[in-house]
Amino acid sequence: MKKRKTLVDVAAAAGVSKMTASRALRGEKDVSKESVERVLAAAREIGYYGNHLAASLSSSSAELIGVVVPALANVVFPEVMSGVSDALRGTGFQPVFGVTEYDTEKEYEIIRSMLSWRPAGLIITGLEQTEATRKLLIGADIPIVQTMDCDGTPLDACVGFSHTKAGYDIAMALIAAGRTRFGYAGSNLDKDTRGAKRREGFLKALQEHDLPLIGEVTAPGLSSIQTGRKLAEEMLTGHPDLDCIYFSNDDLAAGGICYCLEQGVAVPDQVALAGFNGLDIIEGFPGRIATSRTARRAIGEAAAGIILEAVKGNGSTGGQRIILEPSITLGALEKN
Amino acid sequence: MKKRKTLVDVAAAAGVSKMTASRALRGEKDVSKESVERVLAAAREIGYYGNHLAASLSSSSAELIGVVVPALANVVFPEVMSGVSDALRGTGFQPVFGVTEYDTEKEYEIIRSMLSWRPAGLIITGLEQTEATRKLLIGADIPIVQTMDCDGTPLDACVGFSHTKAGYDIAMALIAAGRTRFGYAGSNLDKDTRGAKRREGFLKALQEHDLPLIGEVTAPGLSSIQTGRKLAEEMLTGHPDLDCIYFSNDDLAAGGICYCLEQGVAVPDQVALAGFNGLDIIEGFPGRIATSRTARRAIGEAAAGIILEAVKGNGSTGGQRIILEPSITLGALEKN
DNA sequence: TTGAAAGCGCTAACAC
DNA sequence: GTGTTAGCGCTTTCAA
Repeated sequence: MKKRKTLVDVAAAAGVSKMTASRALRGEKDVSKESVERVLAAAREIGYYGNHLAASLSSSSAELIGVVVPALANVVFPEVMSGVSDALRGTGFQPVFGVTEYDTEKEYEIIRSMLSWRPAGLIITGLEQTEATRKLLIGADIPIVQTMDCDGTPLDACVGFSHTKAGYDIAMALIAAGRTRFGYAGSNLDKDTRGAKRREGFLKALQEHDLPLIGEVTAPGLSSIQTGRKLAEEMLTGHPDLDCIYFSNDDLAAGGICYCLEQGVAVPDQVALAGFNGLDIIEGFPGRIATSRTARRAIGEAAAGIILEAVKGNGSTGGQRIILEPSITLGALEKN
Repeated sequence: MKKRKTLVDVAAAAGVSKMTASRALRGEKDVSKESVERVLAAAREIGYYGNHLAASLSSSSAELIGVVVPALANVVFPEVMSGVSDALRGTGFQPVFGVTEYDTEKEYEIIRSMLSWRPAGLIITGLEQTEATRKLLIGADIPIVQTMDCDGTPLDACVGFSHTKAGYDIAMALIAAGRTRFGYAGSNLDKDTRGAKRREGFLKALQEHDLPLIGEVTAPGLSSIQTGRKLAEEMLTGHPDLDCIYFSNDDLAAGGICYCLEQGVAVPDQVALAGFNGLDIIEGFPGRIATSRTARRAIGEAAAGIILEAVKGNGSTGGQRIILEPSITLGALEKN
């Protein structure tokens, strides 16, 4: 098994020319049934599996779709990736994933690296990229879909929703449910621009109701249960009079629940907790939190759909914008 | 921005030959400082970013490492992927991920497709592949690391642990903690061979202690909180006299906790719950479960490390076997 | 230190 | 229907 089998080997084994083998393997018409059979049999026989590098180079387009997400630690992004995978299944296109860790420099490098594989399209997270990255993307001249966020001007197509509105909406819902003494707990806000937008929207709603933000605690680094627990502790120690804490996402909120359960803080009777994303694992836990359930899987599917459409069509997404708003649930705060 | 920039464009802009540009860009020695500077400047100027397809085809080896996992829905696999990503950072190698959905046919197709990109190495999950897949892998003649599992004979290198032993060990720990009336709840057992192995090990320990398995409930399809809840309900309705339920993983166990909390079943006083994986999100919840905490991130890192070592060395992994055993925690059952 | 020629394995565009 | 001729954009090899 030294040398890799090539098309020439298949052709030789099938007794046809390289070209006929190529056509047969790709299922082109205008190849005699007999040739097709012989080629396919020969390929199977010698264990041939093609070389995408050569094929893509030759046809100057790879059947790859690049998908760039900020993190894998947050369940949301693997779910977006799943959505993309599902939508791509059976199309011949393969997703290639990259992780930026919320670092714009790394994002630039990853996108650059992906482009050098000549993908048919790119799905990236969020609307905020550095100027250099934008240039790269525009110059690539392939369909690009920005996901998750719709607060701003997309480079090309986009699928997502307004985080500002999401923050605003849940604040309104919490206020409508009778909460008035709010605290905000967030992490990674310098890098997580979408989390920052939700905070903005949240504060705007409070302002409109002349409600003060009583406490605010933040932590650097990625969100996690541990961080959420610490933030909850800090918040409730400093401001025991709160009746609602808004966490920048459900991971943090989950930590908040843990803390409250441990300390015997009644949720939501004494203090309501609100998060963002609608993680499966949190629904159904005691002292259910309020949250905005995002349609991340559907977002991934829609993004892949746009790219496929563009690739099969005239190569343009037409600057489509698909809004998939999160749905708010108030958890145990729900009046029924 | 019509035509993509090529090496020739860079060379022209820098006033050198294609070859000198190529060498400068790749940081080869024996290129004059002056040439290097001019080429780099030219490349930046015209926004050049290379073509991996051509480079890899030409050098007949791509700086890609394929990573095949069964699912993204289970947090464990994204964590393995993270580990791989981390280990690969800055090495010039890029991970390419594929998802099989626990389907061996799909696994074959994905591996085939990956191989056709001529990756430098492959990281795949588990030791069970179809004969066709094994042939493909062996014929590929690149370093291959099988992860997560070590119960059996690896094709090449492997990183993981024995699931049989993991099931056995936690059973022993639960027995030592005084539990005697066991039930088993699993899902996806026909496809999740590792889950099936844990069950085996678990039953073996019971047998050794002459303890019967009092109840067993199973469900098809991927594990989820919902499924776990249903299984718990089914189990406790049918066998209210159990004092311990072993779930095939923590996702299911989490559903079990939800059910018990809702129904007022005391965990672990009335019935202890045990799972597998050691998910962050579960630790710290009330009625903490027992679990085997797997080192999946480290597994990903180690797997990538083996590949890198092989690629930089003589191309062989030397059939390394790295065992990273899970650590058992009994949660609230812990005697302190 | 640099350059010219010859591919890598495939497919597009033409012949036949 | 099938084969031939050129490349795709790089890197390897060898010569200068």
